[in-house]
Amino acid sequence: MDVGARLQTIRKLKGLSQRELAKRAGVTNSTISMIEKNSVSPSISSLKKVLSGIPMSLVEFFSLDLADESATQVVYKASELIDISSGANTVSMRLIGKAHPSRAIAFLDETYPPGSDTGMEMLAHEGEEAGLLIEGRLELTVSGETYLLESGDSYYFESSRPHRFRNPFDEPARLISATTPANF
Amino acid sequence: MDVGARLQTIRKLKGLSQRELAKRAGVTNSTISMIEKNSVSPSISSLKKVLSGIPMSLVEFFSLDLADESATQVVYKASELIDISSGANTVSMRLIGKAHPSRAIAFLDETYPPGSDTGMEMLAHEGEEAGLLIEGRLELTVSGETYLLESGDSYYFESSRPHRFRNPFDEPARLISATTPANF
DNA sequence: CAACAGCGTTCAGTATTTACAACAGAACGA
DNA sequence: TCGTTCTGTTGTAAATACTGAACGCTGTTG
Repeated sequence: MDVGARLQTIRKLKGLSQRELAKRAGVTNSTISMIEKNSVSPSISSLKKVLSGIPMSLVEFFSLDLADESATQVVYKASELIDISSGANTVSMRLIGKAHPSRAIAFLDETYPPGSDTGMEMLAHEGEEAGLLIEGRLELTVSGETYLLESGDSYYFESSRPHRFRNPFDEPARLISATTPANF
Repeated sequence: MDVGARLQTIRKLKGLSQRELAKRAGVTNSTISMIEKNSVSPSISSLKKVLSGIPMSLVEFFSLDLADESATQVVYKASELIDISSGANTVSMRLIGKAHPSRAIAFLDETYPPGSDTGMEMLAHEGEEAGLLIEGRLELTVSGETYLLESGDSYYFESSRPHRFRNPFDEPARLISATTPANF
């Protein structure tokens, strides 16, 4: 993440000079200069102060997508899905909509072989997620509670709640899931 | 925005001590301590380094909603899904996560019997949607282009593009879909 | 051609943040 | 009780970020 370039792009988008922004933000122009040239890594408080002159929140600043638009591909054949498995564990996670620049949904076709596990340490991230089990059986733990999912069962919870998926059975499980916002 | 309290909450949620997190992140425990006590305002680079030990992105960190984890229903048996079919046509649409107060995702298990259709007039609403065909074949039209989906195929597009689903075949089609924001 | 006003950059000094190491308190077992 | 090991806090020295005042550059105006 290039903080400097990001700030400069936003500043110019707003039609502000370094000095103008500095004045509004209550910092010096040299601070802006050095941040934009990445010759310093600003403190949270000073970046916040700088952004207040735009104005813009830290969330906005970091989540702003400066990429281009227009993904045209709509349909993805089964073979076109890209595998985003973490390598280490054996869970297969295939992402739908690879051509989409900034997706709002991470829509996955996941396969949990017997014995697979998303890991001891609980996952916890922003957003919400839902899923539906197509084949096999799967064990889901959310906030300490453990559930058994069978074919056709589904789930929905806030991603911030610590969670974990595990397949302790001897048949593979196939799960279709959606997470928003997308973390891939 | 209380950066310190936020970091501490996340760290404890992950079950890490200051020293453990410090070790993973490649910083010292005192750094963590002072950040959490708000006796310093960390630089972007050091906060990023700290978060890498969790791991968590800056976006996630700042946008994380630390609100309550109200113990709502997590798992829904196949029989618990609620049918939100529009009555008129024969497409069956079953919603996952009915107990969820204000959902971000509309996650549906849809069945298109032979001859069914979402309607002549194109659907078009805000947001994005994705889906994966589990069984059968289905015809999808987006922005005038018509695609044939077969079992295992998927799609992803902006909901604002006019779209229509149709099953002109003589076997039912089963589709798992996700739309955000939720329109139900 | 000055003189000026704007731009962004750079340098030296000051203020802040970070690392390292020591510290006090709590929990556990010998 | 003592020793060990964990927890988080804190003092001091080194590293880094920030300020204020330069600088060189460009375009405009008299």
